Amino acid sequence: MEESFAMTDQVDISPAEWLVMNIVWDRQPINASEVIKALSDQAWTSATIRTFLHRLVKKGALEFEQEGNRYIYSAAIKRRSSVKNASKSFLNSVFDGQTGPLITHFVKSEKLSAEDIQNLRDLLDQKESR
Amino acid sequence: MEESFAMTDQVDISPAEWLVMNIVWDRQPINASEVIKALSDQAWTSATIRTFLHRLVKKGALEFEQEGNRYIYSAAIKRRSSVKNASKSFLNSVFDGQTGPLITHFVKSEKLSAEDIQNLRDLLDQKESR
DNA sequence: CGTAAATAACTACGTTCGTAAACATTGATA
DNA sequence: TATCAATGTTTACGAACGTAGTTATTTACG
Repeated sequence: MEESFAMTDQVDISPAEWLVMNIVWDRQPINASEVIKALSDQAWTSATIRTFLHRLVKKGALEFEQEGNRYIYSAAIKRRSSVKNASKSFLNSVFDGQTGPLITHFVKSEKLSAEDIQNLRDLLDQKESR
Repeated sequence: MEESFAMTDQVDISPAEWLVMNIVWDRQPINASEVIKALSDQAWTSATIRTFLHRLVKKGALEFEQEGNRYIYSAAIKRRSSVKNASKSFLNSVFDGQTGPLITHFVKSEKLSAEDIQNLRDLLDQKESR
């Protein structure tokens, strides 16, 4: 019989593609020109962004519905699992798998709002109490 | 007159190369066969690892001294700044620059020792008190 | 000293990435 | 309906990557 292997969607998303995916996850369903507008701060031509959309569909990260002459895109993979995958890879290569140092690094070097800090404290409490 | 631009060393290190760099930063000075041994858990042939060493020298991430017929490698760039660079890129692409969510993700999804947790609490305290 | 073993240098090769231009198709507008 | 503008499709192209084989050089050992 067949073994069903979904495991993780395991679509590799490149750094540039991440920016596109994040737009789509945030505002799906969304068409190409909206994505392009949302990414206007990046120094990309519209052609470049269309290439990314195309590749992401091909990779299975995005899907679309056709409406007239344009595509309406949505994510075909879960943000959660994609973030998890990318994070794991990053953790393993840059921090040699050590979460402690990683978190320390970000806490030290990046700005955190008072709210962020409180959230973190709460999280740590929960973490500990189980 | 000349403007001196050190800024960041800004050497791009690939995921695979990170594993090599971490070995070197941890035990420099170190020669190729030691690096190879240290990476024996990776499914790489020695030739592959030598290629990485070679490329890293070319990129300016490593330097070496010759000793007989072999090279003794050391890092030519600072671990701190390299980690900072890679982390910034990761933060920007995957977490859209938001440190809070990033930290939350890692705290939630990865194992932390009681010690890690205490360290973090202390860090947060310091962070807050300024 | 000759030969094997180690080591470094050079070459290779398919894939992914960033970056886009060119081309084709379709819908809108005059 | 003819043409322009928008949108998607195809093609391009060099650099980087993962992965490693081949060749040249050097040292060590018998």
